[in-house]
Amino acid sequence: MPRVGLNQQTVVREAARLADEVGYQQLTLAALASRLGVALPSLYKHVRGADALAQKLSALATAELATELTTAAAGRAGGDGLRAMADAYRDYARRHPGRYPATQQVPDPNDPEHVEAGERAVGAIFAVLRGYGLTGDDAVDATRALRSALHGFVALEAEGGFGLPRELDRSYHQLVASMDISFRSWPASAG
Amino acid sequence: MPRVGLNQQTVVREAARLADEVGYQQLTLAALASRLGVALPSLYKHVRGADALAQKLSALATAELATELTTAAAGRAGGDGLRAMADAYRDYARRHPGRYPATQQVPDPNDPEHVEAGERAVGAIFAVLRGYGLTGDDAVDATRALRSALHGFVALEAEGGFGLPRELDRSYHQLVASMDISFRSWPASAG
DNA sequence: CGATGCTGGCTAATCAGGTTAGCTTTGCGG
DNA sequence: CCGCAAAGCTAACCTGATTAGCCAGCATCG
Repeated sequence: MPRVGLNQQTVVREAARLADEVGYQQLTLAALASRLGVALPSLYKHVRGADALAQKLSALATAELATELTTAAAGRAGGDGLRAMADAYRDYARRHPGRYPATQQVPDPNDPEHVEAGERAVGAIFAVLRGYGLTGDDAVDATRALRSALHGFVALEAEGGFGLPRELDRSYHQLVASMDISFRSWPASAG
Repeated sequence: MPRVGLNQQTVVREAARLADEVGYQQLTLAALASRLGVALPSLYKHVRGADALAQKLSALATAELATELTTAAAGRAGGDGLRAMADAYRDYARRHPGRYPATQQVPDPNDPEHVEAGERAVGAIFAVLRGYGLTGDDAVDATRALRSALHGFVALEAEGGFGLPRELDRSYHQLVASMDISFRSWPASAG
């Protein structure tokens, strides 16, 4: 019996592919093992278990998303940057329906790459908002608002929570446009 | 052995309580059965299985949320109505951390009460937006935007996705205030 | 070239949770 | 008081996760 020759990266990458095909909830060690051509317990030579796999998958997906957000925003200012980033965000979620939910897991403090990926993602958003002149508490609030809006839309869309699938593009663009207006006049209330 | 005397309502209600205590993901037929003082298979006399229980729980939670949203918005117009509804939304999610995720499940077309609850919840949002003069496509887009923002924030907050828990109230109020501004000037872009 | 040892992969066994089948018995309606 | 619908039970099985302990491929070193 020749060895399959797995390592942690192989396993996590295949998990990402499998998750995109069958869904994040249906990603199972059993399915992953059979996909890789090994018995289930063999996976434990490469990942500590199901929780650890989910964490590594989260690190992978978060890093990918961070890179795409950064790339999209690069060289674009203000509303252009915001729209480009928002489109990249939704695009990623739709191209990778199994990986996207993993990006919402809080980074594991014990995994430097995971932490770094999370910081890079938030940093990309922060950078766009700096283009609106937002800093300090305002930038924190605005970042949270933007993350909420983008994640909320994408999550509801993925669940089919919006009734008819038609016109979702228009609704999304309106949402992003309304965030653009908000950021121009932030803070929104005298607080 | 006297009978415990369960029925579907008892079971679903206890499931809701249990979910709030241990978390939606940790809600398990095994835990529910032991909590109710019966053997696990006995639950099948009242619910078809785990999926059906989740669906009934979703109907219950959605109905509760719809009622609270409607009550909060009653008698308040414009920004007042929006703020009251947004506060009620986040309040519900925080008071019922196990039920809230259930509200995101798409209503089961075969369960009229579930469908009605979903319509009532969306209707409450729609009504508030009518106070801004939004109708037709604009109201659809704005409803989606508001749902996205509220759900996104609440979901990220529940996950601990926002780093430090401090100042979340301020960030939420800013988010709602920015939505208020957006709705006043909807549509946000010339499209 | 052959011994050695690391380690990837395996089988077996256990545990938790869900589901089905089929039996028992409560307790209400007549 | 009797009959029977249904509430609850036990037993059995399935999937998935996990742990323990064995075996063999293969790279390295003498």
